[in-house]
Amino acid sequence: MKHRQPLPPDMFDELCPSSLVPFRFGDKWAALILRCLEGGPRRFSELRVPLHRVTPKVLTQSLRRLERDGLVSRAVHADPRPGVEYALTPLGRSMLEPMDAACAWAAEHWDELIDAREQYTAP
Amino acid sequence: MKHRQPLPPDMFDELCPSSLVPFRFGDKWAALILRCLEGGPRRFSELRVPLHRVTPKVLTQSLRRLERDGLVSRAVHADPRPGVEYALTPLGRSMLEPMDAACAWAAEHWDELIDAREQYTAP
DNA sequence: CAGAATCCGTTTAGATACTG
DNA sequence: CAGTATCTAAACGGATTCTG
Repeated sequence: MKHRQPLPPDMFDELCPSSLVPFRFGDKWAALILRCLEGGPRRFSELRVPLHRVTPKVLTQSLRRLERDGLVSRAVHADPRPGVEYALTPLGRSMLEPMDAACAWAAEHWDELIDAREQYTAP
Repeated sequence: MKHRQPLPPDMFDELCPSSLVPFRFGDKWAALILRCLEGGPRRFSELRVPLHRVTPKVLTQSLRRLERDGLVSRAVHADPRPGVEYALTPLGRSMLEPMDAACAWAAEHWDELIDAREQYTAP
């Protein structure tokens, strides 16, 4: 009872937007950044505290990518005090849900993944 | 009404397994491969049909990574006909759910993401 | 404050050709 | 059938230093 269902001739026609999945969910710091912005707009220097393990250059790169894809907005302020504020756009906020699902899965199966890696020996 | 909640001092302590998210969900072909295996075990040559846009080398690389992390099993057969069969492990199958959520999000917001990109102009 | 400049190393992808 | 070999290229991340 194998090979029950036939496969489509081209998986890309079937699930084309799935190319966005590795692209957006593959960003190494995106999940962390989005979560930092969940509670409201933050300045660059504010983000650097919880993300102090990310160098400013890399943090900027990630923010730029998120901005480019419309997930995060960037606003330069001068009024209260000069600074730049990043915030989630509605689109960015909508991504929190599938991202949470992914994080929950990762947290739940963390041990299994680590174990599998340790037991694995290259062919 | 900004900056409502204070941010943690280190986001990595809060959400450490989230580093697995970009790692596993960032694999460019993983989503497609997992879906091809959803209906049962498949041979390498069977996978090459729906994934004909992926070169055999890259397909092998992706399969190896999935195998290493315990998401896919690899079995060499000789009985009915010689061949190698790939199948989802229970762990791999458990990843379909968050992956589906991610794919659904990507499909739903595909247009917005594309639009945002086109409108974006580098700083 | 919010980054940019520079340099570097690793990881992945892709094309092409070939093999036990 | 199920890959491997080789080469190329790009993307990404990281460390360090510097600046409007």
